[in-house]
Amino acid sequence: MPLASRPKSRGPKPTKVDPDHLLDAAQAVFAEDGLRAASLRAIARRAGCDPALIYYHFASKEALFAALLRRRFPQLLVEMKGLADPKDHRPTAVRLWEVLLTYHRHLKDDPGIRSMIRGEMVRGVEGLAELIEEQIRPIALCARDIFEQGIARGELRPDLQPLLATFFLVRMQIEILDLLPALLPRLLYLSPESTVVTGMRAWFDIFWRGIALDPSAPTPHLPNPAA
Amino acid sequence: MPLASRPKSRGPKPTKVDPDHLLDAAQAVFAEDGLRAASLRAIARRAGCDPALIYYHFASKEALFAALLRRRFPQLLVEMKGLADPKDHRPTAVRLWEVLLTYHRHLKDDPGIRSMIRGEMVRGVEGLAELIEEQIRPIALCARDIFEQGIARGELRPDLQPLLATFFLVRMQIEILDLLPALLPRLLYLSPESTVVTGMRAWFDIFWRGIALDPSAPTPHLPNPAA
DNA sequence: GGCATTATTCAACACTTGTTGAATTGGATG
DNA sequence: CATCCAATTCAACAAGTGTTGAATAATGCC
Repeated sequence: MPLASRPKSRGPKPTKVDPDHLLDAAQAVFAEDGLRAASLRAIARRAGCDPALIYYHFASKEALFAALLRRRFPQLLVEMKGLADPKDHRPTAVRLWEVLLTYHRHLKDDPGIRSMIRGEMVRGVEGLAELIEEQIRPIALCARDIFEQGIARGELRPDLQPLLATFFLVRMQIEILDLLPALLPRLLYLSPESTVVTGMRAWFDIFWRGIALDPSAPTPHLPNPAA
Repeated sequence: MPLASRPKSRGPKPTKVDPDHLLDAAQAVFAEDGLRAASLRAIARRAGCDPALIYYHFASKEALFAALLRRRFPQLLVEMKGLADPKDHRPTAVRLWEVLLTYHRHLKDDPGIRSMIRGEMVRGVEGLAELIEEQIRPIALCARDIFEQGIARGELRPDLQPLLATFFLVRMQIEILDLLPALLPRLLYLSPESTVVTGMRAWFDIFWRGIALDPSAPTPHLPNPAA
């Protein structure tokens, strides 16, 4: 049985291209071109199938995008819920650093989803912005909880606005993943990957000092992101 | 002489649509759709002329985009050079806040240019990324100079990396302009405009404390952005 | 073997895109 | 008035778009 050879028969090869494979291809193409400029034909080409097959699995281009979101974010939410557990009594600095590591782990291979989300939020495509917000809100609220607990525990400045602090922390993490590797290697002499790690540590160093109740206290040891 | 009526004559109405008017329209359309998805027909419709006219003034769609960049950034650079003057002996906090105000003043009405720049940098369109970098680099280096002077004057932490600090400061300002108004009004109860001002102050408060040599010293008075 | 089902492709539709060449018009100049 | 030029439009091109309906082949079930 030739299972992987795909003998270029014009007929069907049932159950060979599953929706997940299509989502992988879609993600890669969306990454390069953005939602609107990405073409279904390019996605199909990448998946090695006919464009029409996409319509067998998904109702439309936007439904494909929505499925992409729904595949990624629930995982992230589960981990964030774990981090926000009030029974977690590790230092707040460690917990917030874990937030960055979690974002890094889940999104580092997803430039597509990152820039698409931002793009669609900014230009407010009808329907999509709501879907995105619905996926992101619970995750953001977990991070906010960590800030609130940090204030209650006397580790963070009481005048902090937890929601804004959340925005600053995670938004910068995404900019570090997206933009820093495109900008810095030409100015400094760093590989794109070490750019990300350097940027993350420099960022957290400044941010933590900015929000800590006692900025002169030493920050605990923060592990590098896993490769 | 009917000068403004545009009698719908199919012929020409010479010297009525100047390139600057075209750039205005292009900017608005690029803002909504991004460089790749924006159509010349949409730009022409907005400018009230025929698509072909665009090719009379500009060589191509990308040349139009490039002209857009070249129209905006030189102004910004002039002001940034003024701010980076080493003879400026105001407190570093004031000077860095002025950087944010300058960005705000120049870019607040330009969502198009902001998101386009980011998008094209991230996905590295050939040629365009170079042009963008060429425009942005001198501006970024001005801001970096302010950080270096602040370190030399003993106002900033000596272990600061000026280039990274520049990235954090101005990149977040752009995210505050772009994303915060789309996100926060639904969570907090703020108008989009007050969202920006609130975000800027909260951001600078955290950032300054993070980079100052003496984080407990009070920050000087920082004026609101002009409306 | 026949049959329904499932996964797949083909071919086409109507539409939009960036771009170009020829035509047209208004004004200035002679 | 004729001529020239700059500004503008028209009409068309080839290519690409999302989407759909019909056709096709492999599989599992009776």
